[in-house]
Amino acid sequence: MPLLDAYTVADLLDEIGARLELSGESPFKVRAYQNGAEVLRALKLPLAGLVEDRKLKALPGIGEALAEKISKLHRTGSHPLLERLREEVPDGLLRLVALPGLGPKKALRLREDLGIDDLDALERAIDDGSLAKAKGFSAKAAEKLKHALGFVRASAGRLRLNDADALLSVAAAELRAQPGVTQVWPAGEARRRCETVGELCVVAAADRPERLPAKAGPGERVRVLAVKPGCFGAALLCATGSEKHVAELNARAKKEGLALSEDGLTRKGKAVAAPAEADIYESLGLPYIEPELREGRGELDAKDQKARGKLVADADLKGIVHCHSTYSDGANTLEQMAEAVRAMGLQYFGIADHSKSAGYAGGLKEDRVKRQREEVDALNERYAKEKAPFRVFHGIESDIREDGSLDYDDEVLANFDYVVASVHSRFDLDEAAQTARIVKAISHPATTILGHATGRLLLRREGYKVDLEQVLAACAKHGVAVEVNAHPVRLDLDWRWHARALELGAWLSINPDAHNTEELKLVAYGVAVARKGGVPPDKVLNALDAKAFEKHLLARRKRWKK
DNA sequence: GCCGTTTTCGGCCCGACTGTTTTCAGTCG
Repeated sequence: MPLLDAYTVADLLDEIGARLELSGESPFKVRAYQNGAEVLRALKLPLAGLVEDRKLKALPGIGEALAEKISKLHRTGSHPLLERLREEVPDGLLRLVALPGLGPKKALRLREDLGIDDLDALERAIDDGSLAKAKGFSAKAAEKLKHALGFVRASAGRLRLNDADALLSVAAAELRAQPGVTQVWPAGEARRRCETVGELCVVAAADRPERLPAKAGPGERVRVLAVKPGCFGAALLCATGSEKHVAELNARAKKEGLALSEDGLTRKGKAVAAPAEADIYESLGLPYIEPELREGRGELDAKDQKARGKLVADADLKGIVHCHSTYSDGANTLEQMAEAVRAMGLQYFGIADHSKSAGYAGGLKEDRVKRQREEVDALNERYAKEKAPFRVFHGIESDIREDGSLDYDDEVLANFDYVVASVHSRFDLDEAAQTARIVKAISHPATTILGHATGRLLLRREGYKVDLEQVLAACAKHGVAVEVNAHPVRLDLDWRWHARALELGAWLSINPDAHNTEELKLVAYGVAVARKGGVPPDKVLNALDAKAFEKHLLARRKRWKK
């Protein structure tokens, strides 16, 4: 059994926590496991060393019992407690609590009163009316659950992009270890950087492709398309899709007397020399088209290519400006976060912890805001003395209150370098009210960035109802950047709206919303979807260098004070 | 399950909304 890394152990601790909760355990014990998982994810050192040196107990929130569990999970991949819970708490119950509006208490009640322990049984109980009559439920509750069920069913079998990446990289590594394999590349929706992925596929080139397995990766979930090296480009192109993109390429090929398939590009059955994807595009009189853009949305159109220009890339980002620290619900200190951003080679870091209304997340009351400002100033003083310039900006992720106001008085707001305004409550407002609320927050002169525009949680919760056209137009009008929240659970603003946002004249800001130093690297997912949305670097707020970014913030302040 | 000069028990980030058990438990962020 291989030694499990901190992240995998953290997932197992979360699983133990979730199953304990569903066996009626104390919520505090449950939280202890969740907390332990967070601690592991924020770990600076490799887990193996801590286990060997018996240093786990030195970590905050890890005591005797958790240290034992973590050690055993790390060494053996499992633990008797986990095994027992897997027997006692059915997987279906875990899926039930994932439904919005259905927590552990109600799920347990469903199991005890109605014998419901999976989604199918729940659906039957909704349809035959027994749920509506059950104690603690109602016709309205049943209707809501029916809707939630539909959402979950539609996402069945799909994975978020980061989870797909993890499985694909394991599968690719397995294949690269096979004899005679020359090239391996993930394909499909994951390569197109779609926010969720249905089918997992890798393309492998080998001298004897017939010898490669048809499936690979954990649980053999990844389909393997094995081809001869000469066909790699064509196979990769076809397996990457989208179907529409490939069909359009094929139509173009046909006009030139060519045919495109997984076996290659052919003329009258004879192969045309085109070993790489770029060669195939060239043979069809096209420039290379980035995988992210291959959605059949006009990317083959020369006009479209000209208008699009260069796509933003990881290296274009100069700073990271929406992160959390231990001041609110982050796992790392302000200084650790700043240092981690500096270590990424960036020029500036913006802290934007939760504002005071977000009690659940330890939102900052005014006195903590002041203290944080002092710490930011002290850090900047220190950084100013160093050779490589680095800046920390003091921001806040202000809740947008139900009436559209921000979460502090103007005089407090005026002391921040910038404000990310986000909705964290009352998701259920109707579209007109939600839109008006958000537009009002955008129009506040303190607002710099609109956080996660729809509040969606991929595969878990739909976004709130909002008229994005109006919201984006308001952002353009007031000079507020629209966040592309890079967290793989969000990827919000949806890439399908990026071009429209730019058209209306809004800027975008690619933010990881990191709650620990590890999550900083998730910013790459935001870059990926921004590329998919056709975003160029010169429309990305945090692609400005530190000076230009500061100038932008100062100009907004000046305008406010007038 | 963790933590602690208020330490071996009794707390544990908290405030708001929701629906309906009609006075508050459950859920959410």
